[in-house]
Amino acid sequence: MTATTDHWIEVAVQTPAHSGVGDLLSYRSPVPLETGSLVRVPLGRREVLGVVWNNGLTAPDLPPQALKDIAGALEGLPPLDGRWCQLMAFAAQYYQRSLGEMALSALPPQLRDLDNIQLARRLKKQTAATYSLQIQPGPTLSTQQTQALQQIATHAGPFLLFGSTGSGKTEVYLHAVAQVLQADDSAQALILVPEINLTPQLEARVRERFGKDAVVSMHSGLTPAQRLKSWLAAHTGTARIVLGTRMAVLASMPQLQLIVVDEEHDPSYKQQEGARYSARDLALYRGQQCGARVLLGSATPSLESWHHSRPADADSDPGGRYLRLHMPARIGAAPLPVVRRVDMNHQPRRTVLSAPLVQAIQARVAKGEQSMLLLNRRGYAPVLYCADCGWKSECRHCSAFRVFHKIDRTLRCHHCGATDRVPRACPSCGNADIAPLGRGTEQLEEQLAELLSGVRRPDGQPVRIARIDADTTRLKGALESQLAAVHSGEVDVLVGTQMIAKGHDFRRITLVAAINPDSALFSSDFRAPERLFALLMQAAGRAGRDATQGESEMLVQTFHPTHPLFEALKRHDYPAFAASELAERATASLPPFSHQALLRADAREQAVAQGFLNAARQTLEAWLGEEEGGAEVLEQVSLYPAVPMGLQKVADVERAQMLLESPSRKHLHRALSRLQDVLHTLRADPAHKGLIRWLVDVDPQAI
DNA sequence: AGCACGCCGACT
DNA sequence: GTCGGCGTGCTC
Repeated sequence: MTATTDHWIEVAVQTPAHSGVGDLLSYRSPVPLETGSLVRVPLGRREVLGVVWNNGLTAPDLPPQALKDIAGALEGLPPLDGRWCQLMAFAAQYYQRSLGEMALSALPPQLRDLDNIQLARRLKKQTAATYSLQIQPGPTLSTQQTQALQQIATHAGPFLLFGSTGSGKTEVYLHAVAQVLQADDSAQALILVPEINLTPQLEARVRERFGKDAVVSMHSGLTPAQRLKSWLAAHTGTARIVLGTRMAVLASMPQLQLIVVDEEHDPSYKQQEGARYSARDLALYRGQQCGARVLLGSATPSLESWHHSRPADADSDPGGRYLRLHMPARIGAAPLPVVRRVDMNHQPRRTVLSAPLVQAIQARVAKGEQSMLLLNRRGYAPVLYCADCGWKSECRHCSAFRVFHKIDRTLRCHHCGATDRVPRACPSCGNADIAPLGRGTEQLEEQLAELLSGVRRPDGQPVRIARIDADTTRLKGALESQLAAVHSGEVDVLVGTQMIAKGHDFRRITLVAAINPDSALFSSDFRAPERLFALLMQAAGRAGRDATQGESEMLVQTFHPTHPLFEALKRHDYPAFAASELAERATASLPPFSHQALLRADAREQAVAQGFLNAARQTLEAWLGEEEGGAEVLEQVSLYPAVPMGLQKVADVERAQMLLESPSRKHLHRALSRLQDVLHTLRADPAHKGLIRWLVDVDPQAI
């Protein structure tokens, strides 16, 4: 053994949190390697990519013969910097995942299977490429935009840019980026968007403003080769701007000085599998950690961000940590549409499209204007029902109904995908008269066609109706082509799920209608009203961006026309809505006045899943009760009993969850990290045989 | 999570 | 006689 020339290194590799394998594995290397270097190491029978985490100043507590040699280092690649490693360490700890899992998920997958020769070729191409920044002047700014930018230039932030649709938030982002990039010719900026395919307009605008070579995009729609290319450009600093979805917040950007989070309230910033991180929250951490400014923007901010940006008041509230920048005025756009509530109590029973709505649509069609109808249910009807015996179209594998799709006469489960032909008669009693219950976008489209069959466009043609939802956009490029049809005016009435409310500017739409928004008012999910308000405000903002006559209108069909949410919507008054929601959250000690985490368990049987969770809770209580400082944690953290999940069974897997809640993030995290040990101990107990997996969701979006 | 090894049913 | 089902166990 030539111990004098060998070096111990510790390496983060992709090991799942509950695999029992430690976070960092020790290896031997013939050369010293810096933290942040990438290496290939043998793991079991395979060879995996890993990140060197520290160059083993202390010898590992394993017998030397147990250590393997690294397979090789990725040469020519500058090591990931300390700040990036710190970000990964924070995220792994915060979201309760292994370091290796966090770090490896942040790296482009193709890096795993490149040899040094291929990598050298890529790097050479990288440095040869010209990423020239050429900033084009933007339009003249309004007073409120100029003021916002002055604040951004003179304060440290973070900032919440609260501006209604059409107030020019994007222009503020672009100017803020330009300021930062001009002041320092190596500075980098990161722009996060909820979903890139919904914001092609923004991407085009960024490339046009800064030169297409200075900008790279990062999202899951890229090919592996494109992703690697973007990542290398960001990592080596040649890309000055990274535009991407939530994954981009994990990119290596050594000169990062500004992070923009557009539509910061959007739920898609929260990853829903693997390491369940919030890109918005990590952006805030990252900004603070590397001294980058963070600019959150929204017309309907998350209640968390709204609360954290509250101004100081006379009652000795020092205010929130963020600086709120308000841009109330719409620039060069018509006023927001008039909101009209249609009281469905005064409509005939089972009405889908109320008389006022039909009249409003007819009037638009006659004038050659467009209408957009929102219904958050795809398919024809959410359930098929036998009035004789009470049979419903339940899914065999999930605790959900299968949805009736009339187009191909199928019953489809939207959770596990199980699909069958619609039975001719009730499978239970043979009754031939089985009927759809409730309505989805397919049915809406059908009924609309009937109701508007006599209506003509100004050119004498019959009405054209289009439906856009997950079913009509399954094929690649389908969404784009359907949107193009709307933009070109081929479509008179657009029917769709919430996907049509996001991101697109439909300049000729002057009528927006919410068909059946009431379920969110009384949902068990305390965030449902917040999401509904954001969706409706966003939809309202889609209408008549170019309308000059000020005729645009939003109709809300509801059985609760005096509900405060709709009152606030009518006034386009987000602050009032937020104030009343926050007051309720404060009373109920819900976020942002408390912090939550969920522990979920999956098993073949519900009792096993719940048994495991309850055992975890009891063991955690027992352990904390005995250790120093544990009593305080128990006092601060509420541990709730295990309950079945809202969707109890999916694809024959029973799911249960347990809520942990605390006003103190510190104590919640202490409980969570102790819980990790509890889970590993319990897993081995034969009492919990049949457990498939568990997962921890910190700051869950829904409970 | 991979990827092995390991012990029991229908196929060239 | 083999190919292959997924149950259990290990990875510095």
